[in-house]
Amino acid sequence: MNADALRGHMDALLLSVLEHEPLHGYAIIEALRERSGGELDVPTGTVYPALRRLERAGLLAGEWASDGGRKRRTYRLTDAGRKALTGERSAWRSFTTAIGSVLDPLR
Amino acid sequence: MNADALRGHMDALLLSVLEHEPLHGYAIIEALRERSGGELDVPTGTVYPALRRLERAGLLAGEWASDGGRKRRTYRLTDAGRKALTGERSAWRSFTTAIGSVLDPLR
DNA sequence: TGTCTACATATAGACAGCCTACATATAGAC
DNA sequence: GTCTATATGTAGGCTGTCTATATGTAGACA
Repeated sequence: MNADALRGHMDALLLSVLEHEPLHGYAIIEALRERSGGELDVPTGTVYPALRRLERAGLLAGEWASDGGRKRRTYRLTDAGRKALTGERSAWRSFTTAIGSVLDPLR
Repeated sequence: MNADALRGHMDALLLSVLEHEPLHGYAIIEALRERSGGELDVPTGTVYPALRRLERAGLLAGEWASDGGRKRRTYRLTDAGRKALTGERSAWRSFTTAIGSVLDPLR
């Protein structure tokens, strides 16, 4: 998976994976890997800053929790985040349609 | 169309639009707009540098031509470019499958 | 004649976000 | 006591897209 290809789609991925359950960063990375059949292996240096960015933007709400001695920051979708996810999904469809129409004009 | 979303897919678009006929930069922009139903409107400041980059990489071959007093630089796919296009198409499929599996897990 | 639009190419510099590499720490297995 | 998995985070680099600007021809139109 080329790194540049992910640009601008990270937000959609993060929002989507948090749609049905709150998760912490590490678990998000695993969820992305599992859901994509191992295709998406996003480095921590990408995910943690992105989560903070989405939190600052009001799309996610983060909260510290403890599992034994381990500290986790668990994120859940806000209402704005849920709305944004809808937009991201529709943008994804437009995007794939547009690029696809150029790459595979016969279909 | 968000600008960042295009990142890493520009090469595929340019190679693809040149697959069946050589074109010059301006015509490429129009072809992208037409093929995508107006969705893709790529600025000149993106296309011209990208074409040079692909030329330097050996995927395109450019040649100056004249139509009356107008000068055009017409690009055609090289053999390496044709090979790269195949790779870009397959990468595009992996990419959409991976992202799609996260965004629309039900399908 | 002058102006406007479409055609055509190009570059400089800004910007954003993803990456690598590194730092830190706990838990549990062995 | 060492190793691996779990867990978060930052600094700095990279690179490709964008905006803005520059330059010039051709043709329409007044």
